[in-house]
Amino acid sequence: MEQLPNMRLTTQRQIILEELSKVTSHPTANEVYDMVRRRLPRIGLGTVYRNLELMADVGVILKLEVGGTQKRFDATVEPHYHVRCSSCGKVDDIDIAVQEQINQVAEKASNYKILGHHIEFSGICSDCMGKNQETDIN
Amino acid sequence: MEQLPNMRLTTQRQIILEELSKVTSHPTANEVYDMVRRRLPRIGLGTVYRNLELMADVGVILKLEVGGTQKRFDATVEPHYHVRCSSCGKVDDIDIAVQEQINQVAEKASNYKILGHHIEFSGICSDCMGKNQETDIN
DNA sequence: TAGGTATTGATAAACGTTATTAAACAGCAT
DNA sequence: ATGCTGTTTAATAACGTTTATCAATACCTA
Repeated sequence: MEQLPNMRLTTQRQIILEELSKVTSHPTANEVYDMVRRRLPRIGLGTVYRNLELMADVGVILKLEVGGTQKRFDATVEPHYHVRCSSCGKVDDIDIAVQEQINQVAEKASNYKILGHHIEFSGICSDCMGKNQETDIN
Repeated sequence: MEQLPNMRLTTQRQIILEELSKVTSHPTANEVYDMVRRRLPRIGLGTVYRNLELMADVGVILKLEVGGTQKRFDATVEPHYHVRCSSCGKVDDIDIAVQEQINQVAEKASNYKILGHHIEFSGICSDCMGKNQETDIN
């Protein structure tokens, strides 16, 4: 899983990281693929998956396993929380203080060795708010 | 998505709900399928998926979209938090107070209409703690 | 009992992700 | 430069989970 030695900084890896860093959204592997493909039309989807996974393992990027079916990736590795729009599925950062102390609370309340936590809010983004004013929401 | 009228309480639905209610784990659809199949050997996997989805829509059960590849289901619908073992993937409840006030904090810090939140802790369960004492952890 | 709707089981299809593989490539020592 | 060695790639196949399709069946109402 972790191999720092002999890990090359290839053009593909560089551009994947660059493109991911450009956006504040939290793109899926497929979305990253689309972004990267504009600059490297011959890149394979497998390469994108492989390297996103690799970078997440090494800790250069963050792999989010949030609601919805796809994994999402984030160039910001500092701990922070997320909101997911229940309507369109988009994920944004939420800039509120990280509750580090609840890890200890959770550890006391369980017999797990707690390593960390993540908070995912669910809501309706302003875009969908406008569109689906009176429409069904889910 | 939501159809309360003309929704029949079939044997299949009854047993799916019964079996899910029996366990405190948070089984995947496949695990529910296995449990139910012991009592209804001819039930189809599709039926299990369809009805778990349906019950979650109606609100009888909870669909958890936690880390890992599969969705998990929970007969306890009252809001509560979860821990996921990073080693074996199992999900348990964490019995700590639900932080309802952070929804408002989050709403102020974003332009989402916040509907709710979920906290997922990650850690190592006692089982894996024993086994992989000095082993790699992921 | 007959007619209409809801539901089922079986199967196929869709979707996201991971594994496989031959070819291309980078670095290094001759 | 040339060849050696290991890494990475693109393409493709395989995989696991979930959803859709559909004919057959079960249930409800009259």
